[in-house]
Amino acid sequence: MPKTLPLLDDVSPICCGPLGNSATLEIDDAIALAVRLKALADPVRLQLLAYLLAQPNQEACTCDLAPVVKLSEPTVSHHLKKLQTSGILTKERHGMSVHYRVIPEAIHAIARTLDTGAWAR
Amino acid sequence: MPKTLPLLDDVSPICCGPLGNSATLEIDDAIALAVRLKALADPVRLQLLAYLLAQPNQEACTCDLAPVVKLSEPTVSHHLKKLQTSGILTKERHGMSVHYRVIPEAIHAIARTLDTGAWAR
DNA sequence: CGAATTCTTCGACGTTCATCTAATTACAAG
DNA sequence: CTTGTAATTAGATGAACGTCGAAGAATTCG
Repeated sequence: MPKTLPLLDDVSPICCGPLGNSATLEIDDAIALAVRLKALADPVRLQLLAYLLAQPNQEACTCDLAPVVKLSEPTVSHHLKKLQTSGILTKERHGMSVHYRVIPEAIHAIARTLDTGAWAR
Repeated sequence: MPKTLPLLDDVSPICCGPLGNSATLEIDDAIALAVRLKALADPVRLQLLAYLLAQPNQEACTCDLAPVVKLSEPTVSHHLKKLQTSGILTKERHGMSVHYRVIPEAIHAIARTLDTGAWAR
């Protein structure tokens, strides 16, 4: 019976919690990091992030993003939601449209965790 | 019709290829990075890596790793294979047992790609 | 209010994935 | 060559994922 990944709300903020000093990674910390990596580990989501990062304010709305990845709006909405609930994007309504914006620190935090091997201590 | 992820052999080495200068991430580069992130985006594999990183030579054999994550040996073998074919681990036979070892540069390369936003340019 | 636009939710479908047990291969030592 | 140990492969099963079209909010404007 596979242990299912929790929603981000059930997990520590931004990245990877306190991280004990045991030789092996605690299962909960592993899950917390895996949830964030999983949010990034999709070609469509990476392309969406790439497009957003290339924008002046690193933001755009759904209707602009759908053509970029050549997928239906519901599908793009689904991906954006995943990125948002993983803490990688923010979501803001402006009139009729919704603006998603990159949180660079979130990506940096994940990168740093990997790079320093902090998740393994 | 979902575009399926290719095996690592079909994709650029270590990380993310030439990366053009377009504003949007090319689909192939996105896939290449996604394949590697996906290999990391699993709690069990993160735990396995954590254990390996904590070992003197950052290596261990399958039979030692199975108890660490409390899963069957075939399952662990499956995860190790995924990490190996993604270029994150090396595999070496020594008599009856097989030693897996971490390639730290592989992890660093992924982290750096994320951190610098290089995959988005 | 009613119509138009943007976005999300819902329900369905096929694919991918993690896991197990059982069978198979690879190697070492009697 | 046979036995024993380590590791993988094969096949099956259930969960999670990506995708779509259709239907349902939310907001603006006439």
